[in-house]
Amino acid sequence: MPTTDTKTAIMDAAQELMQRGGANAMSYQHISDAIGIRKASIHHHFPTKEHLIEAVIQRYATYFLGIVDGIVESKLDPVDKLRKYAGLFEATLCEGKQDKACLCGMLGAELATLGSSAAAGIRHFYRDNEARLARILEEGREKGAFHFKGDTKLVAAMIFSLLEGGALVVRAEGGHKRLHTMVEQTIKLLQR
Amino acid sequence: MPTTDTKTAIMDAAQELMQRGGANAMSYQHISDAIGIRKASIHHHFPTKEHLIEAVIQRYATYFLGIVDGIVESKLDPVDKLRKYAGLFEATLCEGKQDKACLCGMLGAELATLGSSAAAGIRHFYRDNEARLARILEEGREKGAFHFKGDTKLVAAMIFSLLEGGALVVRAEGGHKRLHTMVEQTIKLLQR
DNA sequence: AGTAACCTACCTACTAGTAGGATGTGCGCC
DNA sequence: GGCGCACATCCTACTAGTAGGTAGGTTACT
Repeated sequence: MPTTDTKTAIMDAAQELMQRGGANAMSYQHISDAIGIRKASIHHHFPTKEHLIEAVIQRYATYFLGIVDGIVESKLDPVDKLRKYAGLFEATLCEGKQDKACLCGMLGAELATLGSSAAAGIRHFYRDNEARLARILEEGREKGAFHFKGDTKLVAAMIFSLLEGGALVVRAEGGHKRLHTMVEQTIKLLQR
Repeated sequence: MPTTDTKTAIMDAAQELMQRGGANAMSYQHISDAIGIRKASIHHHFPTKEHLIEAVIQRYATYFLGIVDGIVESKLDPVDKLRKYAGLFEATLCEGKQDKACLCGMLGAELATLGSSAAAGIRHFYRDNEARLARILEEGREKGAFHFKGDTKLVAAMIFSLLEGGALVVRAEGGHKRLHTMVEQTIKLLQR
């Protein structure tokens, strides 16, 4: 299936570029150079840049949330579920040539310059992730693994922001190891 | 002093554009349109875009950290210091036509596409903010306002990432009010 | 006279996107 | 089986618009 392969290659290159420098730093020419296909051919698969961005967000969200659901529904200890969830963000930073952040964190910064349906996709991604995190925290509280005051959903939103922000911030200094220590510190706050 | 005024107006417009859509969404033409000056005249004050970005980062960092130092050295209760510090991020979201995030949070996403000295300025900003936060937390711990396990510096890094990430994430949904509730929730975790 | 500020007019490079042609590849039809 | 049609893929070659940046002139203040 050479059709799908090219389309996938385009999306892979686009995603890589966006995770490293944002949507505005990704151009059809860059993709063209990266995978050895003519610029016009990319337009054949994705008529406009907005279509391409939308498709990449969609694919990313589906893939990411699929893994997250696997973690949520696993038999792991809630604390380890949280560790594994945070590990997804840490792993992204190590991937490939390094310094890739979460796609939707990157695009969150450029939200105002994005099309409305791309923005909607990102909003959805945020909501879905916070909901999953809330489930992990809820379960952890019930089982006595977490002890904290306040609303589970708020703590979920807090941790999500911390991970998205952390993935961006630690690229300046410390990298994935630093993000990891921040996650462990956060878990300490939730346990006592 | 008409000289300084124009220079300031350019920096103001540039900062506004960057806080809303990032450095790549800011162009000399946009600034030109915004403040009614010719594109070439901007080059008279800031020869290259990199110079402009650097200058804006520098000014922002100095201004922001000045306020932060005022908070750190004030006679406020440590918990209120933290509230006031977080309030700076919340206030940015409300400013002007709304949905402006912290400049250095925005540029953190585009770090890879920035010049080396702009990147150094951002790194510095992160470090300085975390250091100030750590002082607030340390003081709070000594005075018995905060009770948490683990390293103060790590918690500082955690809160900073939370605020930078939160400022980006809540623009998609909830806005400054949502960030505020997240901050209050975080304080709860530190007090128990 | 010198200089800072600002202008018009221009340059090159790159952006997203289009037109239209070449090459295939599968499918019904005789 | 061979023929031709339709469609997908990918190409070369182009467009208009915008990016950052420059050359060189005008104005005005010191």
